[in-house]
Amino acid sequence: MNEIEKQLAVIRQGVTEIIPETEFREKLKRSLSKNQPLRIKYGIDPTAPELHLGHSVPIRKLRDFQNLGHRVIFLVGDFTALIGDPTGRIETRPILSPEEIKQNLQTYQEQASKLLDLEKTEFVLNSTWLEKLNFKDVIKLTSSFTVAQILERDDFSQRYRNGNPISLQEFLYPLLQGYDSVALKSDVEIGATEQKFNLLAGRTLQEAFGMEKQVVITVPILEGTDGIRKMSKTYGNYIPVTATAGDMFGKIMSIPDNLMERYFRCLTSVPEEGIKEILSGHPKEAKEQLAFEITSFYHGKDSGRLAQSEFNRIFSQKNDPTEVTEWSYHAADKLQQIIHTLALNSLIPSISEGKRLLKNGGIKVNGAKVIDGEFILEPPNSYTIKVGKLLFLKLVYKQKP
RNA sequence: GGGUAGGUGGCGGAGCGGCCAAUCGCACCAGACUGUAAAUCUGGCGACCGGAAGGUCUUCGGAGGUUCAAAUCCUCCCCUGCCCA
Repeated sequence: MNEIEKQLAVIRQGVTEIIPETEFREKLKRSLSKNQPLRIKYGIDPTAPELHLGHSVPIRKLRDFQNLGHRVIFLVGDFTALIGDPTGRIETRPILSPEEIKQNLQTYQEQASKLLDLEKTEFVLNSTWLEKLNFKDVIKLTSSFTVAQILERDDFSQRYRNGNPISLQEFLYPLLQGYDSVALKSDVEIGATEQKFNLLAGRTLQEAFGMEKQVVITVPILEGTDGIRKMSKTYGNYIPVTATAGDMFGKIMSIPDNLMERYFRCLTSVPEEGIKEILSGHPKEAKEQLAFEITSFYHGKDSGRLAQSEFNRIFSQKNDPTEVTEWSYHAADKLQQIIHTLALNSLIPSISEGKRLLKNGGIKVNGAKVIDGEFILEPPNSYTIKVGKLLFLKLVYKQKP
């Protein structure tokens, strides 16, 4: 197998589409013969500066490109964030200050460092060039598209059919994203399948600007922990790449069984045959394996193993975790009532919520459910408390300073 | 600009003067069960006081008004869909 085919095989793995593959092959060929790395673009909306496993799918692909010697351009869409991606109309986005942007950029770099080789990664902000466009330029961009084309985009047509509003500025989003590709002279752009239209807009505009068109690579959209909707912070079904080992492990254990295969494919390097074999075994063990693989990828094998044993300790054997956070309580009026103490420390959202929890048997003190009424903390005793499924803490008496 | 239908809790969507803190579904939380924080079943799901019974406060686009009483009626305003221009 020659080098081109070898690279192609690596890139093809796990992707949905390469549009068009022939052009991609040509680009690879040229890159190899001229010893000139391809410019691989990946863009992200900085409104929620938290990368999660859903983002990791395309980013892992970027890593493949880096390993093959290509150049990765990680674009933070600070300017386009002002418009908002049309997928889901929310209220006007707050305008980020330069400081906030700078800060966000840094957090991206930190998070991306878990997945990418930062030495080989270029971080860019699209405000750099989009801010300079004048109205004439914008009109030029719009002339490359017709309303019908834009409206054809799935989420637009759906919203239009359902009688949901579409604001005019949203029409501009794909154009701006496409112009990013012009400004960056990208050879390849990677995104999830839902981004296909936006990614293709880059091709249209590059052509309009007399450039060679980028190749579009789409990767699957990862379902979130609910197993239904795509992983997203807004749906609250996401697993951040910065999650602690324990948290990450537990969240993965909570995915529905039928999602395991997908997660193995998109989020681990376990080869195809390995996945088959694991999935043919006991589902609980398969899921533990999955959780271990992913957790270890981000936290190292030792932490992965620890997370696994803690998980079994807490949820299978129903023991307390080996380490419990300590909180102090004082002897003052209502503070001695357990619910008030918890509420005061923001460990439960409200007193009403705490009472509900208590009524449902969701509060345990020293291993026993608190059944009737308020539990009174008696100084100077210490208590091991479990609130709900996940919160363990030790309340220690402390005299008021 | 004209016509018309709407704006209700995280979302979808009932209610259309008192019994509404607001049916129901999804989501979420807890308990039971289990192979897991899966699935399933049960309960809960504005805040505050109370052990409880119960009470108080703030909510149905916004501002006023009518009424003993409004998410429900009236006035003005804001926002959105659709049709026509």
